[in-house]
Amino acid sequence: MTQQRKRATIREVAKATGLSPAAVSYALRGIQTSEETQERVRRAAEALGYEAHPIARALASGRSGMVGLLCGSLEDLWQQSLAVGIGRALFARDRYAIILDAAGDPERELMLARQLRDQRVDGLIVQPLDPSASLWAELGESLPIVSIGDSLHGAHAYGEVVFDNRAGVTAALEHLHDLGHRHIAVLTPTMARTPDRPADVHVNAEAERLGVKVDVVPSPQALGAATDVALGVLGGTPRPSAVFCFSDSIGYGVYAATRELGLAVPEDVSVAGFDNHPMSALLTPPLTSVDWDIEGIVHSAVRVMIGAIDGKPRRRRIVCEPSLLQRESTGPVRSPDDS
Amino acid sequence: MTQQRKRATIREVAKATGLSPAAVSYALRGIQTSEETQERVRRAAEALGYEAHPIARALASGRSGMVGLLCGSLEDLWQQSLAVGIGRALFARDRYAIILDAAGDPERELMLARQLRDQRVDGLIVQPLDPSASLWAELGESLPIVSIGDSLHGAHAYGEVVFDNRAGVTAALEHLHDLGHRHIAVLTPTMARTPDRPADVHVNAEAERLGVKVDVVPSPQALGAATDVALGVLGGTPRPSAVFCFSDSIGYGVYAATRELGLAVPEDVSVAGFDNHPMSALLTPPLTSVDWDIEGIVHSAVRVMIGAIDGKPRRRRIVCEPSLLQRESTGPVRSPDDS
DNA sequence: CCCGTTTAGTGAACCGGTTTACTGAACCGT
DNA sequence: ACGGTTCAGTAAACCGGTTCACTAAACGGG
Repeated sequence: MTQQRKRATIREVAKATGLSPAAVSYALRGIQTSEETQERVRRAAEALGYEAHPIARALASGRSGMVGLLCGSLEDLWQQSLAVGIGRALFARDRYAIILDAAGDPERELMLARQLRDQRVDGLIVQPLDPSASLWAELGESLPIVSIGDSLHGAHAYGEVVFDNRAGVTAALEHLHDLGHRHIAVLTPTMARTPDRPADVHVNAEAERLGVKVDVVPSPQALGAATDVALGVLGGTPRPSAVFCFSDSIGYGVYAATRELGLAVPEDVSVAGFDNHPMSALLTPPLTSVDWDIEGIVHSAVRVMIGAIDGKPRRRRIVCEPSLLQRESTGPVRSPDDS
Repeated sequence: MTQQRKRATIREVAKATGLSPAAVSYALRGIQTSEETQERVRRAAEALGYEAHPIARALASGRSGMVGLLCGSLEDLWQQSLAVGIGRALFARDRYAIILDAAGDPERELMLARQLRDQRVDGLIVQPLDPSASLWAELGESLPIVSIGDSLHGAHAYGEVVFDNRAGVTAALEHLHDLGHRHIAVLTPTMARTPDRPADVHVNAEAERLGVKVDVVPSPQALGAATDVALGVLGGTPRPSAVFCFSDSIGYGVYAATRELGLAVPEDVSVAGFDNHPMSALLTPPLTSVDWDIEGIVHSAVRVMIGAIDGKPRRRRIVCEPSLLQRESTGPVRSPDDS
């Protein structure tokens, strides 16, 4: 073990100031003590290089200062951005994020969630793969949960930041429909394939309304794997004239597939994404995508979480509205196509 | 405050088994007790739903189980991947990563490092922006530090995973030289611009050896900002026939710039990257890049860190060798160009 | 059979803050 | 002058494990 240089404790500060440890504890938190004493204590603490031991504090106060962040699949670049953003935002508020990755596996997700509870995190922010799991209700009894993306079933989650997926789907499909596309492949992440997945439902409903044929195909988020799926979709006949991807990461895979197949975007096939990762604006051609204001999501999720930890009683539900960024990866259909 | 359902403590398990708390503590860790007792204790713990309180354990044992991970700039996609990978690897070994982002600012880096120490993390993994800061020596006295990328000055870091940058630079520049390029722009990250930055030194040395003219230009890692820098570099005259980027993220910015300027890659300008982010293989054209085996780096860094925490005495230095992945973003110069 | 060593387990101190219950003094209106 | 309230601060219990110093019993060699 590396030798840890011993650091000052609260009792030493107490001795130095002639106060009791309790008084020092109060003074440093600016309560229950006179201004004068607080100043004196602060000075002494400074002189001794005293910093409160967060672990001792956590044990005594029952708060760990840590928030678990459970991501569905960190292969996805957008989720990476989100995770990093949340970590940063929490740190700015004197909290720490423990970032875990369920890697697209719902079982793993539940396992990790349990582990986080056993770690006594103060709260849990989760992008649920399986929003219907009964575990959420159980966990919700012992710690505040904020979900991002999907609503957790049962009314137990403290807060949620949900996306108006229907609006996003509508915007994207209408856009493609307006361009004349009538046969569209929809690539949705493999994770969380519960039968009545809202996203899938929206896609089918919207397709029906618009009178377009959609092929819904599950795809992993990992870049290489998405490419393989896209190759299958674009290699078959009849070939869809457009692909709508439920994550930009998958869209990148589609780009790679089009190149491999010698197809031009958007001339031969239009591609639309979802999430608008910073990368997407830089691609050739820039990817049309449904944008979600990641900063806002991060901010909302963290604010709600901290409110929950601090015991604000009310449940919060925040709905994000999308905006479609039309870029150059979508264009009018060229040849009158099948169906 | 959400009501925390009270959980069983070690004393309750002790009461249930008729042993002392100490015996239970030992038994659950499989030491100092008979097989039989261990089994009995395990059973009782299970029945009571007992899980050791990690915070109490941390306070008593002096280990927090958390490792600080301080990244130079999480704008960089490769560093994101690295951070995520390390987080995952640590978790697999029952440790938690606190991921922080210095956002390219050396001052901020030192501030965060200090905060991590005050948080009593068990160790610190850092991709130093400013390897020469004297703070590292100071921190090194109270906790093990593993650096990734650059070697920390002073012999205090416990371990380091360094890249053979010279070899990487050589591979890239030789490749470009072989293709006939004699005027190459080199975009290096703005962060960590210490005067004698090894990377810059290598670039200049190698350029001299090969007889090529290099323009070394600092660039931010953020995708948009890198694009702006690239626009400046490629918009000027004489225009370099190739760009070598010290990070793939910057390379993506260069791609965007070439599109904006109507330049073809690699016909008008060759582009080479550094780090080989998964994305790079999917771009059009796929980006030639210097690859570093991220899995290996993650594994090494975590192994060394855990060794250090567990008190293995020896210092470890691991050197990563690069391999150049030639893809389609680099090609022969077209017109005989300047200098 | 005796003495020295393991083995299994105990009790109490300890890690370093926080919090509760309480006290003495000052302050208040009447 | 008096009971009631607020203010500043205290002593001790507490959070829930770990570890140190120690002991009784079992074991083993000569």
